[in-house]
Amino acid sequence: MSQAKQQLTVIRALGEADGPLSAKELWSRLGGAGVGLATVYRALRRGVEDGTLESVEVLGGGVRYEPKDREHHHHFLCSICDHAFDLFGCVEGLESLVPDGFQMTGHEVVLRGTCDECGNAA
Amino acid sequence: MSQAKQQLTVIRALGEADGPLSAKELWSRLGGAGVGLATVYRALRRGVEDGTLESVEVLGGGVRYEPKDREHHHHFLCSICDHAFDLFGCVEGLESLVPDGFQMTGHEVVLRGTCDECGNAA
DNA sequence: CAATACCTGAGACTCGATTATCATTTCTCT
DNA sequence: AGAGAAATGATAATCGAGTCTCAGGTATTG
Repeated sequence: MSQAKQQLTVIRALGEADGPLSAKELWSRLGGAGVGLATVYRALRRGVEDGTLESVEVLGGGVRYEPKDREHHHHFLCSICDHAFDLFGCVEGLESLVPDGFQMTGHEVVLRGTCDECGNAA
Repeated sequence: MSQAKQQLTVIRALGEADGPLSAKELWSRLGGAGVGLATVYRALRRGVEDGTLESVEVLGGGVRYEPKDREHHHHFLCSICDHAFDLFGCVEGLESLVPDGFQMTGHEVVLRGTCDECGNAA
């Protein structure tokens, strides 16, 4: 019973999202009113501390959070709605970019452009 | 003659760097004293405005700047010294990651790890 | 129901990054 | 050299993200 009501609400909303969300995005999805911003931050912090959540930085949009159990993936950042979407799959040839003497431990790929919705609305 | 002395100093230092620099990094490279932080920010802002500089975000390190005339490239972020290095070359298969209906206009790739110097110092 | 421990929301507060202000200094032009 | 415009450095002001505080609210146990 270490999880409380509002905290679960926050975690659940994050799990249902189609991409990582920032604290503010998450907060507004929860209605703004009803759940305090402080609680959102608290839930996120605890989630990261206990390993269920992970904070990711998607270029151009600050820190966002997503459940840590997702498989390796990358993100697509819509330049119009500024929302980050999860992508599936990865790319080849990263090793060849690493300079001599450098050790690569991880990588990030971010695609930019317009999402389905924004592209059609234009 | 629209460029002034200190502004050129800033732009030049950026051009000689082996990767994008943040305002603070740039400032400390210039000796801290001698050039005011405000001047660094001013030079960067003007550079971006007139198109000679470009601001880029490399995960985990806030905004950095680099000359806009560089060819397409990506970055390597050392997790120890937190410095960003330019990489050469690119990767294949990005298009296959784009979901139906999405339009990709650009992409970013950031590799993480330890640079030559930090790796050896360990 | 009472005691206790944890949760909450609202707003004050902190901290770092960037910008604005202002008195000087440096150019530019004549 | 002299006037006016632009540039500069130090520092104050601003802004946003995230944290802390505190006065309730809730759940749990006995």
